[in-house]
Amino acid sequence: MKPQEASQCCGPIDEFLDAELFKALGEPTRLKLISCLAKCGRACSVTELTECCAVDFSVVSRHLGLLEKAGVLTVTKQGRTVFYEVRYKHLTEAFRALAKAIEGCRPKRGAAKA
Amino acid sequence: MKPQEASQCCGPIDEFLDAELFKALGEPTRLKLISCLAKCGRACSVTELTECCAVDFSVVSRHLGLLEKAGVLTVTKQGRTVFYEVRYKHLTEAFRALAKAIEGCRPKRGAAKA
DNA sequence: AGTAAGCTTGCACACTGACGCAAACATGCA
DNA sequence: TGCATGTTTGCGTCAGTGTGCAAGCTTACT
Repeated sequence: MKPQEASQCCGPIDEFLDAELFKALGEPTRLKLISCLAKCGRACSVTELTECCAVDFSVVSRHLGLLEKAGVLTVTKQGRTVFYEVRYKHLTEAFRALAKAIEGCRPKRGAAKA
Repeated sequence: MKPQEASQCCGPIDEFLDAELFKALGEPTRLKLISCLAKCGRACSVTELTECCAVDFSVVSRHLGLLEKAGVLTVTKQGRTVFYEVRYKHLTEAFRALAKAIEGCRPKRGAAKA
């Protein structure tokens, strides 16, 4: 199959190649925030999370908002405090599905040429 | 655990949160190239891949180089033609490992509070 | 009402990166 | 050697985005 043809047919992999998700993950400060949250294993406030990276408050707030929009975190408000938490299940399933889709594209040895 | 403490300890998840990889994947044109390559299931030349996306071939060349550097593709040269192919195994394992690491951070119900 | 804590938003700035064009480079063929 | 094919690289442009500061907003407390 030619790439031009392949690009027009929608394979199972397209569903999991989410540009927004990867873009959200492709920034060091955001990765640090995710790492912190994951290692904490609980919901954390913006103020708490600001202490773990060397940028301004407002920047952390924006990053967290973006990560929530990308489906990486969930947000809950409690009084004037905003808590963010990793969407463990969602992310785990998303990466497993992606791995499976990639694996499925891999040509098997000895397979008939389509 | 506080985020500030968590940020300083190196958990199993840090190993798999590769900013370079995610950054490479976080661009629509590059995702399209990967999708094409994966669905083709074989190595493709730069010229072939240029036909599947609406940008100049010099741009495609740069994208492919970047994806190779990020560990997404492998490159082989045959005469004056350059072939790129998806690193199926490598990517599959990377995403599975990431999924497992995230899952491992998830607090279990009824677990003792550390 | 007044004040403080927690967070978001507007603004300006610097930097990155995607892009197209043209030139250069490498290889194959006549 | 001369030319065509396939790819990379240099350069200028332009949009996007990460950042800090300051102001504004919401909630809690006195």
